[in-house]
Amino acid sequence: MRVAESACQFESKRGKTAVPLRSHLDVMPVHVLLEGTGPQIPAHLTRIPISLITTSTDVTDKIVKGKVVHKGPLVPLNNDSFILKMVIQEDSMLNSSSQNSSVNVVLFGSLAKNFSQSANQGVLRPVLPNPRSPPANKRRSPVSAELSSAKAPKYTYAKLDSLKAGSVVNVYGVVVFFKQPFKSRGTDFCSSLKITDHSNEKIGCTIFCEKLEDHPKIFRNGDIVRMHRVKAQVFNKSITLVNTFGFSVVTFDGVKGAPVEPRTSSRSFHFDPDDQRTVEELRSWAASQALFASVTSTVPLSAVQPKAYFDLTCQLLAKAPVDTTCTLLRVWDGTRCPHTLLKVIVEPHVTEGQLSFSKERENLIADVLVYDNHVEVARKLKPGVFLRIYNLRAIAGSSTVPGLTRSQLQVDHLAFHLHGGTSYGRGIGILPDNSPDVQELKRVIEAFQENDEEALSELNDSDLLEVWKTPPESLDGETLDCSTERSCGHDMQKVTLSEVKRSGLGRVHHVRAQLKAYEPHRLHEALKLYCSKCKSMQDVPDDELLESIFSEASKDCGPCSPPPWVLSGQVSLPRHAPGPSNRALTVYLLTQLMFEGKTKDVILLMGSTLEEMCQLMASYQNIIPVRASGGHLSLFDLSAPFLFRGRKRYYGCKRCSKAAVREQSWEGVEMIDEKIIAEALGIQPLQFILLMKLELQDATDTLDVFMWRHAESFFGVSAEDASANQEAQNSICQIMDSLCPPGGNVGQHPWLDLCLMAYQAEDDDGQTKTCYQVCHTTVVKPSSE
DNA sequence: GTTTAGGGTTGG
Repeated sequence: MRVAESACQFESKRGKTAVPLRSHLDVMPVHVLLEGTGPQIPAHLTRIPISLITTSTDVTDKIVKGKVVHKGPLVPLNNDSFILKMVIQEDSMLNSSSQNSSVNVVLFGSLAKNFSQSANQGVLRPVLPNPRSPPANKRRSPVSAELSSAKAPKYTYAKLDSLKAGSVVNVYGVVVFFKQPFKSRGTDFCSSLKITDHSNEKIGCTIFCEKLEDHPKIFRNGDIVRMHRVKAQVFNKSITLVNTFGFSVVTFDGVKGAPVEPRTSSRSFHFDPDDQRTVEELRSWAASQALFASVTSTVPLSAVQPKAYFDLTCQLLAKAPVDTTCTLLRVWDGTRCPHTLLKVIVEPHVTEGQLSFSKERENLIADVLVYDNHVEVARKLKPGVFLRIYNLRAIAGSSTVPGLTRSQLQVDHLAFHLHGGTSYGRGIGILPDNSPDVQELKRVIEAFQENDEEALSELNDSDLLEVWKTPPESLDGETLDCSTERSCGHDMQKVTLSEVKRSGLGRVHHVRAQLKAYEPHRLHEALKLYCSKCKSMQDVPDDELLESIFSEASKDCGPCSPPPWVLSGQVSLPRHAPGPSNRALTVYLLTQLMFEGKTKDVILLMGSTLEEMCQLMASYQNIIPVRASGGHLSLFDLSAPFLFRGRKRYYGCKRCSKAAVREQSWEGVEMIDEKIIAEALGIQPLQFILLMKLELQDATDTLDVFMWRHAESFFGVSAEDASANQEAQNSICQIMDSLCPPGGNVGQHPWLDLCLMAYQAEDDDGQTKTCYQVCHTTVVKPSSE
């Protein structure tokens, strides 16, 4: 049957609604008529009994009238439209013959949507004409005044021990296990839960929904769920429930005596006194049962036991990505953990939320590392949000954690890990502000915050005393020209170096100091190669070492059978090149690139000296040094650069690379650069960095700080450029000379405004000590003074 | 009217 340009009327809770509709269109508005006004059915329509409708009936300008005995779910279609099926049954008084008294009706688009929202099963009075032909019948449709007074039908709920495979049912249950929704491999998030009821049957449920808000809002075991339209299936010889079309779920707190407040994202849902009673009965029953002798339980930080798994209800204060598989969540619950807490060091500029806290507050903050699948969930969290972290693990003892330092060791500190996966319900759940647990948490936190402020004001008094003792030139006063400026945007007071040394757990400090000394003085010693994967650092090999590697390798350039995807050839060195005249070197060209006219983009070069290699750089964009090893083409040992590109040399990490000459498709590659080549060769590239130790001085003390991560922005020069470019090198040297003039009096050195970050690191003896790094600071160029 | 997952910890 086609539903087309027509009108549909029905009674709703708000009154009578007339929905003009047009087939396949969603543009018609809904008109809500006041109670008591009659349905306005166009005069040309004629009512016919449903029993007379056949597939060959001409239903032009005909209407039917009846009660909605089935209202299907609103089903979204791909094109943002909807479809809804209903069954209309004719009033029995008009249809004494019992045959064919009902008809299936399919609604489309906004009509389906409006119908779904406004109409209840049993109270609907639709009219179904066909508008295709012009009005023919002038007879007024016999709209009856007596509307159906049938009540909305009650939902029936299946007991969990009576589920039949294949049936679609509604159920109530007490949650005995649950996982927070997690991303499935398909299109949806998946919730996994297990419920039980008076029958004591425990039934696993799997809920797939694309939207998180449509998932059951379960916060703890004992919560009560009511699910509509779940399908019983057999899996592993047990009945399980899976959501099916029209699924909806409402969750209630399982605490006996608590208000029965439904948690749901459904815009409207059925709830009557019977539901109220069911929830209360389940609560009472559950309270008398040992339903979940749970492995984990909600524990405040003050009661955390090392090695234990537990659920933590807390507030998120700040977060920071540590690496791609790990994110740091800084949380608190207002209680103090009796164990020393491990502090993870991250850079301030990647931190979201408050960067530093008073010492008192810092003692209450737990650093939680969340891994793998939880990283994506953590990404969406905003500082301030209340969380429950499920199946968190507290681990005591020395732990190596990812972070700024290469191996940061904090002995006997308690670390919190949310390991990857969802086993045992592992996950992060957001608690709504109105949940009783959050209300309770807020009370504890607010009490602390008052104390915190008192403590802070005391601290400020002592700071003031310190100020009096400090010589004026090292304080805020902006009376001095500074050669550096901060770009961090932290809003904090400057402190003296002696205060920095005393401030223990503080993370970021602003200081004004002079550069007393620094090392190394020779720039090439400050240049290092750093592996972002294994965090190792090494010196850049000097030319002497490279020359010997090349000369050693040139002895291995005997006969070699190249792979089929290269063409071997000879290349002559430029005439002015030193060394044996007319010396020709073996090169290998990549046939695929030759076909694309990019012959000179990449070549493999065999048997050259370092100097010859450099000569050839004028003619080729990328040269990969190779040698013959056992008659096969192979790469150099990674002590040497794997690639020469312009004046730059690129190195790979010996530990993290699986280097080999192998075929690679260059199709679609716009620009062949060091990254693409490293990837093609299975090389983990090393990054050039600058590393210096600076000795700072102010009126109160001296302090050694490192310049590393932020060295490039400090100097305005990239370390990679500094590795190859004389101009970049000069720039760095000139800056250091101006900040710390050779031979001068330290008192006359320029003052520097610096942002320092403190972190824990292990020294050579395995001792943990506090180190400092210059961050978010740049040199003020002379031109801008 | 499709798919996803189908509880059960070791590990940064």
